[in-house]
Amino acid sequence: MTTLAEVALRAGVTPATVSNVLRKRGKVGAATRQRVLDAVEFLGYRPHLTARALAEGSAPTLALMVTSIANPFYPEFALAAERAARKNGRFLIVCNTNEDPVISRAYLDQIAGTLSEGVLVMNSRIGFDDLHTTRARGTPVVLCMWERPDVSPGLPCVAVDFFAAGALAAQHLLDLGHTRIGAIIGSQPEGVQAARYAGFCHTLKAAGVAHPAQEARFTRDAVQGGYEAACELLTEHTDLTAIFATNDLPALGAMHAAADRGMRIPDDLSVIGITDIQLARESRPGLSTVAVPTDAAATMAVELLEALIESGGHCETPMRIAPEPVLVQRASTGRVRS
Amino acid sequence: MTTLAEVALRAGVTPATVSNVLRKRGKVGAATRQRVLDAVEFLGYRPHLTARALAEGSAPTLALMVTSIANPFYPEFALAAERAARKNGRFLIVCNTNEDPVISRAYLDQIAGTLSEGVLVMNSRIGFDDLHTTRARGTPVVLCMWERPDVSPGLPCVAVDFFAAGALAAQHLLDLGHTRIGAIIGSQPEGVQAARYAGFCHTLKAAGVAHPAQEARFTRDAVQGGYEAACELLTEHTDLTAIFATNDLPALGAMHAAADRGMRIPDDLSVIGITDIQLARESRPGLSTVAVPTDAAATMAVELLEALIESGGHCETPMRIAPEPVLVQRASTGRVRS
DNA sequence: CTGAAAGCGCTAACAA
DNA sequence: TTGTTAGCGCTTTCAG
Repeated sequence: MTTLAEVALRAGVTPATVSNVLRKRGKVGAATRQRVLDAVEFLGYRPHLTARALAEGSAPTLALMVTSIANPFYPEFALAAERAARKNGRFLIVCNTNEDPVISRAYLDQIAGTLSEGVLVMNSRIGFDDLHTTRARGTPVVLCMWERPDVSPGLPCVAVDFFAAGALAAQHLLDLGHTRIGAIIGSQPEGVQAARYAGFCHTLKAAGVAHPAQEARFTRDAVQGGYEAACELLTEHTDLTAIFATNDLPALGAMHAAADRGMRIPDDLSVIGITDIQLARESRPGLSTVAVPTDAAATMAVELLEALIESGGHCETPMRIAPEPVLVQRASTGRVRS
Repeated sequence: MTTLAEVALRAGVTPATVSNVLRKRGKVGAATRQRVLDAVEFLGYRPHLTARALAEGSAPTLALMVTSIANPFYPEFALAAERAARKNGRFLIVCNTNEDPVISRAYLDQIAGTLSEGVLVMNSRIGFDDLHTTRARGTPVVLCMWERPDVSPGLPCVAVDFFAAGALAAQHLLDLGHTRIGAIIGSQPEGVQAARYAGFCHTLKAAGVAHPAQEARFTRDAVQGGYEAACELLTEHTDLTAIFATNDLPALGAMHAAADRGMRIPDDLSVIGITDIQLARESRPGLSTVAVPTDAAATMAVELLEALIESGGHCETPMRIAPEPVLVQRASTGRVRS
């Protein structure tokens, strides 16, 4: 390993000078600079990021906490986040919490403020208390994809209007003439996806369309969860002409359930989800969905986190609002059959 | 931020002693230990990983280089790799190279040996030269999922017998009575997926089944690539009863192509892929495929990398062989229709 | 414009 | 059993 000192030696200067030319700080004579550069080149010197981090007091890394990177939604977010982080020379550490609060806490304890300068948290089971503790210790935390722009989580966050997303989905179904619409919610009633469902209900109600509680199912945010919920719904309420799911995964499950029952999509049943993950684009038929600005939100989250880092975390728990969700109509929704 | 020194002060000992009780190294009196622990507790002390890394000469992180974490195959691998790394207290930094050699090099230059102790590389466009350079500089590198157990890449690696995977897929199709089988290869003829195709060809040949070159297509390793290739194949060779794809993504694309042409799967066309990504399990019909031991390979790769790190990288470029691929029959393959 | 020196927080011999 | 003493490699005042 080549060190600064070795470069300095070879260039006939001191480490301080080498540091200066490398960081483009301070004034260095052209001749000296060239000698230094030559030495760097010759020795193949690469700065030791850990040493630099220690000296500077902060590491060039950000932590991204997700429940599991294998959840199809997160990789897209992670990719965008990493790209944004790289812009300012930062690296991304992924932390799979696996829904386990103990693991989450361990991550926060170990990483926050030492190995990483800041933490990005995806909607997850991580307790707000833990996050506040982390923050109190001086490490900025940003909640990514907060679902309710109208309510502050008490932590810096990037909010996406998921209420609007639910409303958009409902409106689309309404526009197609559906009035018997089942709902599959990928969380518990008061869970993280509640706002999406609220938006859906709100729109239905405003249109005077009934939506009895029995036509809704709360389940896991997964294909299988949606599958099971849809089976129940389609069995118990044979007059349903459409299914709204608060997320693409359960929506996909609903499509499978319909297919297994010999129903054609969208002729016999329309299905719509929320998010627009890659799978939605690549399923057959393509899943109509309300696209959420994943990339933009990731970029904004990183930028917000970086701003907090620069400013020492001192800011009025701001909320940045991501662009509005937009309807993406594919082949899984169609006009209701008379 | 609380430091070791502060803890020491409060416990009335020296930093060295605190370090000893925390690392469970050396002998420390029970009373002293307790006082230290109390102080740690009271002050909420957390070791500064960066400082530790610098002092120890190595960081508790591993880098995982992939072309894009959004490629559906990588997240599953990344998850397993992270789990394995965590076992020994290491963190995972994901590096999306985006197929760009410049980015890859930049990562290697910056991270290897400074921010991370070792590098995991997924099959990608990263030049072997760069990897050797990294290794020569003292940072262990492990190639994950090397496709040819019979040929050493000249770098430590975990190999998966993809030739066998291709052979297995072919045999399955043969067993079902297919003799007119199109092939879609998700890389160039000499590319990374060549071994899979070779295994396929080998088995067909051994069975005396003809497979003319016109019935193979080399394309991108993506759904769309497979879709386009399948369209060509099905148009030009209407007597094909099955399609083998070297990866699940193009296989899925082939299924879509068939569906778009009104062909039923598996009645009119059988389709099989390789890997068994989550999408394969969740597509309709479920994709028959040859499952590759992703988790095992990830774990082995991390273990190998850690072994190299411990040993200072001095070992005879060993190759660890992952478990054999296994056939997973789902609904996309069936007996050929007479 | 360049050098000298202190120190980031921790670990690791070696003493005591 | 505990303390002392050096650094790890880099940045950063502050002198010269």
